[in-house]
Amino acid sequence: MTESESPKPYHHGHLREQLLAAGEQALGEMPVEQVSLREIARRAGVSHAAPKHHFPSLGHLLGEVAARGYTRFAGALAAAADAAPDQSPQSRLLAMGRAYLRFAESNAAAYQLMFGQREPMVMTPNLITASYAAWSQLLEAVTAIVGSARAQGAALHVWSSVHGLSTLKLSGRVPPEMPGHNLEEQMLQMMLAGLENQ
Amino acid sequence: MTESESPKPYHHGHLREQLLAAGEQALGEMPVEQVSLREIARRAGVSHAAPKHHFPSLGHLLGEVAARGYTRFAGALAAAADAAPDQSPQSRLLAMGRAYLRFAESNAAAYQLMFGQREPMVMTPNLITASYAAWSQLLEAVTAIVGSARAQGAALHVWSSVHGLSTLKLSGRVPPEMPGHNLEEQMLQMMLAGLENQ
DNA sequence: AGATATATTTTTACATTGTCAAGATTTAAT
DNA sequence: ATTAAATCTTGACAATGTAAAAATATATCT
Repeated sequence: MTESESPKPYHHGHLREQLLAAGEQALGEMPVEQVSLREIARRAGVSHAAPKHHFPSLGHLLGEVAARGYTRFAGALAAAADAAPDQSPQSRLLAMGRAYLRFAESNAAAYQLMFGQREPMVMTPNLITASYAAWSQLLEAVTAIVGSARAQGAALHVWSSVHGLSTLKLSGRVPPEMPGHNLEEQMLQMMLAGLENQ
Repeated sequence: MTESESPKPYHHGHLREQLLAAGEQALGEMPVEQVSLREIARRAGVSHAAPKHHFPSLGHLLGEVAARGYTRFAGALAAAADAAPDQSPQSRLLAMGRAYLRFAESNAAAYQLMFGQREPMVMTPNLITASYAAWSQLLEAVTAIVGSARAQGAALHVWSSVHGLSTLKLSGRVPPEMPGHNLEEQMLQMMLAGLENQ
C-alpha cells in the first residue's frame, strides 16, 4: 500500500485528459450536436468504448468539457474587465458584456454546449462549481453598480440580455439588416440604463 | 366499428395533418430531443417511413411544427396585449413580456424547438413567415414606445431580455433561491427602463 | 524473480435513430 | 375494366450510445 513514485501512464497515456482535449477540439471544428462519443474517441485515437472507463457516459464527458468552457469563459470576462479603459464599475460591466458576446460568437459550439440543451449533458460537480464561478463574477460586477440588495435581480437582467442576444444570433434569428457591432453596443447601453434607472 | 365514413381519400386519411398534430402532441409530452420521426409516426399509427411522402425529412416536419408554434405564440402575445389593464404602450409591452415568459414556461419543448438549435430543423417558408409575424408584433409594440427610428434596436433589446431569461430558466441556470414571479416582474421593469432611458 | 490481481482498452453485440429503395395497396384517370 | 398515380409498408443501411465479454498491459504480492 505504499504509494511510492509518481503514477506512470497506462496503455495509452493519460487518456482522460486527451478525451477532454479532443472534445474541446471537436467543439471548435463542428456543430455541437455532431460532437458524439465516437467522434471524440476517434479524435483521441482509441476505440469507441474506451471512454467508458474514464467517463460513465457521454453526458459526463460533455459535462466536464463544458466545465472547462466555463473556466475559459470566466477568464475572458475577468481579463476584459481588468482591461477596461476607465475602471469605473459601469465601464467594467460593459467590457464584460462585450467579452461575453465575443466569447459566444467565437466559441459558438462550446457556448451552445455550456448554455444550451445538448441533452445528454450531466451537471457534473466540476461543471456546477465552474458555472457558479462565472455567475459570481458577473454578480460582483453588478453589485458594484446597484448594491448588494438588488444585485441578484440586476445580474439576472444583465445575464438575460447578453445571453438572449447571443443565442438569438447563434440561431440565426436576428434580422441581418441590422449591422452587428453597432447593434450590440446599443443593446449594452440599454441594458446598463435599465440597471441604473429602476 | 368501421361503418359510416366521411370522405377518406387515401389509405390513412389526411396523414399530413395528423403528423403535424402528433408532432405537437409529442412536444407537449416529452423533451424536444426525444421527438423523433419514428416517434411521431408511431403516434400517428403509421409505419416509420410513411412521413416521407409528406415531408422530405424530419427537419421539414419539425419546421412545420415550429411554424405552428409561432402562430400560437403570436396569438398569445396579441391576446395579452389586448387584455392589458391600462392600454398604454408600456402596459401593452409589459403584458406581452409576461405572456412571452409564460408561453416559454408552459410550452417548454415547443419553445425550445422554435428558438433552440434542434439541429435537423429546416427553415421552411411557413416557418419564416410565421416567425417574422411574431417579430413584427413585438416590433410594433416597441415602436409605440420609442418611435420607429430606434425601434429595431429596442425590439431586439426587449426580445433578448425575455428570450434570455426564458432559456436560462429552461436550462436550469437560474439560481433557485430567487422566487420566480417577483423576479420576472423586476426584470421586465428594468427592461422597460432601459428602453425609455437611453 | 514469478504469480496473481487490477486497470485499461478492444471487440462484439444490441437497440435506437434518419433515410433510402423496393414492394404492396389503395385511389384516380382513361 | 385497365392502367397510371399516389400512398403506405417492409426491409435494409450507416450512424449513435451503451453494455458485456475478451484481450492486454500494468501493478502488487510473496
